[in-house]
Formats: sequence, structure tokens, C-alpha cells
Amino acid sequence: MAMTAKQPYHKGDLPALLLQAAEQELEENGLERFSLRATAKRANVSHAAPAHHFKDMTGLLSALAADGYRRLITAQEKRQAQAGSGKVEQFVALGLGYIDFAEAHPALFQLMFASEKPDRHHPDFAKTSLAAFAKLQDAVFALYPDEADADRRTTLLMTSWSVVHGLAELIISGRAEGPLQLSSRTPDERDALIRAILLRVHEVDG
Amino acid sequence: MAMTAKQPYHKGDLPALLLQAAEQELEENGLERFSLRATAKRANVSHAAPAHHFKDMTGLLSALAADGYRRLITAQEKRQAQAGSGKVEQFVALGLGYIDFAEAHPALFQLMFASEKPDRHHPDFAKTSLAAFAKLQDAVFALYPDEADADRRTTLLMTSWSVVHGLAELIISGRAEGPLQLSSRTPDERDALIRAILLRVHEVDG
DNA sequence: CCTGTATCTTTACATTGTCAAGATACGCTA
DNA sequence: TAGCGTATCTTGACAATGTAAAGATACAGG
Repeated sequence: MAMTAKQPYHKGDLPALLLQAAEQELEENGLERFSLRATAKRANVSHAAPAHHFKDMTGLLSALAADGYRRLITAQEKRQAQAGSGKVEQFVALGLGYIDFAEAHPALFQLMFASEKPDRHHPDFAKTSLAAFAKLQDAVFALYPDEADADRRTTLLMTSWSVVHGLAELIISGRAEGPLQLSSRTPDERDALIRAILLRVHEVDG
Repeated sequence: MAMTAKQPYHKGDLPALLLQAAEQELEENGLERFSLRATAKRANVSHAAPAHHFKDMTGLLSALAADGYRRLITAQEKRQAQAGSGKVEQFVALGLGYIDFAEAHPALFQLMFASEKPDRHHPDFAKTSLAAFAKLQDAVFALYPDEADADRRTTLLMTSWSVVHGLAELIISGRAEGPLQLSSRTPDERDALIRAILLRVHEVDG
């Protein structure tokens, strides 16, 4: 007796479904109001279901952040494919993809770069974040093939990273809107503006 | 009867005490683990006491962030007083003070720039944050007294802000330590390195 | 003195993350 | 194919959190 009863347990790829639900929650409520129970509810599972696939809230957010780094790289590669093959153009494309990603997924970006909720030693997080960094490093070093001084190359790398990252943070926090008015510009104008900012760091012809 | 009873109510400047306790909580536990009740407990008051002075958790953190902007300016002015009177030196000093503050109070810095917990329309927050921005703007514009193009001046301003802010974020999140090794350098080396990064943006002689 | 208001405490409630225990589904073996 | 062990999911419970309401205390002004 008492068959039929409750709904059968969930079927399908629950981990993937949870990641998707978590990202939607993140985009709708922001990182600081993110709730694990709300994520489970959105995925139509009980509040304790996520623990069986991702140990913790930390586990879930670490996996989500790792996925974010892969998609960051994807966004950059998309820009690079559209850009010219020159080293300067490739560097600019990398920066534009960085900003593209931050604007498209602000909360995920914050999770990846400005949060202690994910675990940076999580294998996937460490691997993907390092890959994104390596990509930027290669592009910057390529701009200075004759530079022998390692310290100077590092300075140039960190300067570049600082501008892109700082600009991304200022944009998604709304602090760049007043001065730059990005929202009332055409895509081409926007790209040109960001390009000018990015190239300000390097001794190249815009 | 039943006198003596419980401890008498708290005496003194409770708002100030709460702000102080909140900042200590912030530094010890980080922004994401900040707790209003723990703050009240640290100040030896009941968990509902803060509500009478700062309406919300938002109210308390808005006031704390506003205080942070004042102290950011103070840190910058301290550097400016130690620096030469030239416009370039004054700009560098402003940036060094920015980094100084971020390193000294990482969680507070995150609260001020990368959090939605405080209310940016809070009078004190709006006023002090605008003052800090104006200070940077003046210093950057002073570097280009002959620049007539307003768009170009704005670009230079936002580029400068992006580098300083991005570098600060990368430092306090631990991402700059690997490449720059700031922790194993003397104060002078550190300043020189940051100076080189900041001046990379401008066409001036380091 | 005494009454009203500001300050602080106590109590209560909904929500959160995590843990433990129970229920169900599924694969593997015999 | 039958049974059993394990993985998966649910339910229930717990402590901690922010906030609101109501009670207690201090204090100032008439």
C-alpha cells in the first residue's frame, strides 16, 4: 500500500543541473545573497541533495568557478578568432574577452576573483585558473620578444593584468559608467575605448 | 526589589564602539563571514542593540564603509606629505596610499568597492566615496594640463584608476604574490615596483 | 516628581548550511 | 533472476543568522 506515493527520485545529470541552477541563482541574486537551499529548490531536489555530488557549498561553488574560468578562456578565444593575427591585436582581443565575460556574468566573475567561498586548491579551480593566467602571460610576453629582463617582463604582465582586471571590476560595480558611459555607446565605440585603455600600458601604436 | 539584577545598560558612545567592533570582526573573519550578532557580542551588547543606531546591517556597514573612504584619503595624504611636490610624485603617492590602505584593511576595502552590502546612496557613503574619486581625478588631470580633449582625459583617468584598483585587488586576493613577490621585498623595493607599474600608464619619465 | 522618549534587552520567527538517519533506486554477483 | 550492497535522494533536526515586536530601563524636560 501507499505506493505511487511521492515523486520518484530525480533522474538525469544532477550535478550539471545543479551547476546550472547555481549560476542562475548567482545571476539573479548576486554572490552575497547566494543560497544553497534556493539552488536545490530551483533544481527540484531536496535541500540536502547537492551534498552528495559536491560535498559543501564550497564544493559546488569551486566547481562553478572552475567552469567559469573555462568559459572566460572561451570568451577570449572568440575575440581572438575575430581579431587580426598580430600580437597587439591578439593581446587586445584577450582583454576584450576578459571584459566581455565580466559584463556578461558579473556575479560569476566576482566568485572567481573576489570571493573566498570557493576553494582555490580545488583541483579543477587551480587548473583552470592557472590556464587563464598562462594565456594572458603568453600574450603579454609575446609583445616583448626581445626583453631579457625577467623582472621587467613580470612588471609588464602585472600592469596589463591590473588594467584589465581593474577595469572589469570598475565596470561591473557600476563605477565606470559615470565617466565612460559605456552603456550609451555602440559596440564599436565601446571596443575602441577599451582598446585605448588597454594599449595605454604598452609602447605600441594604437 | 530584585535590584542589582542584570548588568546596567551600556554607557558611552555605542555607535563608535560598534563601528570599531565591526571592523575588528571584518578583519578577523573577512567580509563574507561577517556577522552582526558577533559584532554586538564583541561590543558587549545584545544582538538587537545595533538596530537602534544603525537601522540595518546595511546601515552599519554603510557607515563603516564611509569611514573607510575617509581613512583611504588619509592614507593617501600621508603618502603625499612624504612625497615631492611635483605632479608626478603626487600622483604616485596617491596610488601608493591606495595600495597601502588596501593591504592594511583588505576586508574593509572589499566592503567599500566590491560589495553590495552597504548602500551607496547612504549620504555619508556617497559623499566620502565621491571625495576620494575627486582626489584621484584632480591628480590625474594635473598630469595633463594642456589636454583639451575631455574624452581623452577621461580615458587617462579611468586607465589610472583601473591600474591602481586592479593591482590592489590582485594583491589582496593573493594573486600578485606569485609574480611580484611583494612580501619578500623591502619597503623601498616595493614602492619602486608599484611606482613603475603606476607610471607605465603615463608618458612621463620614471 | 512624573511623564514621555530614547536606549537597550528579551523573545520570537523565518531562513540558512550542515549533519545524521531513513528511504529508494540501481548494479553486481551468484 | 533474485538478493544484496552501494550510491543517490529525502526527511528531520540543529545551531547560527538577521530582523521585528514587545518589554525593561535610563534619562530629560516640564
